Amino acid sequence: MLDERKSAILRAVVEEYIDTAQPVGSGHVASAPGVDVSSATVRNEMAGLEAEGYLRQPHTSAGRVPTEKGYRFFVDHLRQPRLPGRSAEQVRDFFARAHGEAEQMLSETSRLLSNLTNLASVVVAPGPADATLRSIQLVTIGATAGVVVAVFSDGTVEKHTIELPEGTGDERVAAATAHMTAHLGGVKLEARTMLPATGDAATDDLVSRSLAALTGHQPGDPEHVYVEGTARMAQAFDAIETVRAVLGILEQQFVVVSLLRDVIDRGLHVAIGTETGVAPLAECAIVVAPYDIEGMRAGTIGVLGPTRMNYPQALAAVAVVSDRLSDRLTEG
Amino acid sequence: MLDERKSAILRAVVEEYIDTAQPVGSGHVASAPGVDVSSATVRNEMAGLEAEGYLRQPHTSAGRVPTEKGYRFFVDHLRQPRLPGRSAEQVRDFFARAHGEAEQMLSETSRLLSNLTNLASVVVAPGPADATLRSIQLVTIGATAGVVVAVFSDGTVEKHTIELPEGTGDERVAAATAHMTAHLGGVKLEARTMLPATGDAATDDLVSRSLAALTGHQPGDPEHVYVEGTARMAQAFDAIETVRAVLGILEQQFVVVSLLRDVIDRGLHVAIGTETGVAPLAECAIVVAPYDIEGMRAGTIGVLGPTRMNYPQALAAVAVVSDRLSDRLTEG
DNA sequence: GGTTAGCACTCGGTACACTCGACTGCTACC
DNA sequence: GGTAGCAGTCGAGTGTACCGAGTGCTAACC
Repeated sequence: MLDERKSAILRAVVEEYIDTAQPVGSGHVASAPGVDVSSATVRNEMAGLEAEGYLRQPHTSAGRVPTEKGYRFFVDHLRQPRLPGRSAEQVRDFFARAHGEAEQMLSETSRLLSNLTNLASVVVAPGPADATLRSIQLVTIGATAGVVVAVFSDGTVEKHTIELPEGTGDERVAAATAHMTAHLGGVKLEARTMLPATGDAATDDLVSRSLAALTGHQPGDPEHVYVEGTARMAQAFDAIETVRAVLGILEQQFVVVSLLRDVIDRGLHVAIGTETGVAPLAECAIVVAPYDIEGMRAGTIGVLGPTRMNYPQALAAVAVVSDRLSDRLTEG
Repeated sequence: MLDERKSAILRAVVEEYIDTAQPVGSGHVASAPGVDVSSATVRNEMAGLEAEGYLRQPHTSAGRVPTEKGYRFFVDHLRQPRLPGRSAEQVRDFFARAHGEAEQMLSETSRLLSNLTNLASVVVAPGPADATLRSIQLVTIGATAGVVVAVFSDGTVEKHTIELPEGTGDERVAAATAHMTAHLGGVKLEARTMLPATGDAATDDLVSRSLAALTGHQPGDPEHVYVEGTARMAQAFDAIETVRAVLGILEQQFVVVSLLRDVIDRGLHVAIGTETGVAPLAECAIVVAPYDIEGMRAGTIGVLGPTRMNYPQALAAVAVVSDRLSDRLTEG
């Protein structure tokens, strides 16, 4: 563990580096608030911090730069950050004005997060909700195609196209709809949901096709994810190589989703550099938080930026937005 | 107009520059196929081309680089390009395998385009289809909320949340659904669609709220647009400034959509640099094509890249994909 | 007259030497 | 233990020289 002084020096280095993106020298640290020793003493301590792996020198005769371990210590010893007034207001305004479909709201929330933090943001939509069915309906489109439309108690609508057997009459379709409506109202859709037979084989076939379409997609379904502010990544790094790598990752929605989930599962709010487990993100950090609907873990929001991002700001923004979003989605 | 030789020289310059991204000198041009004169002659002609605005010199004693006018001439005098066998196969495979919801298909088509061309790609989803209604239904969610779900003859589903007046009973909701079903089957939804009164004021209120929700969104609705391959933009430019600017544009879906529409409206397939009408895209070009559903203009696809993109390849890819996509969406 | 070879010239890019300044580590002193 | 001072290191910036790719021009050539 670090003693009081070392930790103050480390904090000063991290804050200065976040601010300037330049290696910070003992002189700057000595003149930082909270550090009341001379630059020579700071140098001694910094040499220690480097030996312990919290700092490193890009080259001799340069200032120090935090390592992953240094950032980690910094965020772990952050006192609970508050969102600046202006931003808090922006969030309040946003959720006061916000209305309409959940999808649109999530997408706009992502944009909000990105604006608040000046980082790239990610909002993962709720997974297959365990909401109950309110309505289910089979509608024919052409001669051999139909659409199964299911409305859930949380207002979401699932839609799937299915093929209809040659010569399926409207009455069969109506029968299937009626059968499903009769048996599925208020029920939670599971992969193994089965319905009693109707006595008519063709109708039963329609019913099972419909259910298969609705439930079958779950294994490999690409969870909806709203990524915004990718352009800001280009501002955060000046090595174009890094920008390429990071953009490449952000385009692979699957990777993004499992990355966030993974971090949450490990009980973290912040993953720094290699902690993310994704090689191209070695120079990035992410800050995440789950959001709830009616007290149930629903989805995840997060921001992605360089390891030298403004952690206090990012943590505060993500926390506040996930709170407000939970409230908003819970009250409907 | 340019004579045969000048146009051959211009073509050689453009092709070489697309390939190498380096200013091309008279020597290279002289040794290009189709140009059978000495480098000195080429120099004379190039001076002419520069005077006429087709080429420019980054600085004295450098090779020449095509201007917008040069690229324009190049694409206008391209003989109909064919897609290389490998890519054609890739497209065939894709559309053979493609299935499922239209949304997913469009998103994957965008990815395909990006892969084919190694450029950023854009697919604009069909606007509010003038498909006819197949089914319309009002479903209650909570005490004061409901969802209007409309299924159209092309298989698309529109969903809108509405507020229900305090104390709306299930029978009113059912009546409204029945009324709409009775009057709207096979009808095209317009902003001014009205239904005859039912005789019950509360039911009529529900009906008009539902219709308003379904039709009202059209003016400012953000058309769905699938952008892929933004990371490739970072590869195309080495000035990070440019990358930032272009990514910024690509994030503004509205701008992207109207850009494509505008180009199509002007009857163009290619817009180069300032022709795009968007300042930050001065170093970019776009190649677009509309796609149809049942012979009706439905949406637009396109690719975005640097002005020195591979035009023949991009044109071929966009043309083939829009054709196949039209076929696929038409047959359902 | 159009084409070409030859030549002088231009200018960006690279390599190199040099300086400057921001650091550090160390040592001696308080 | 803390600090001042100092020698040493190294990157960044600058000036100079050089090289080579490429040009424009002119004179010769077919």
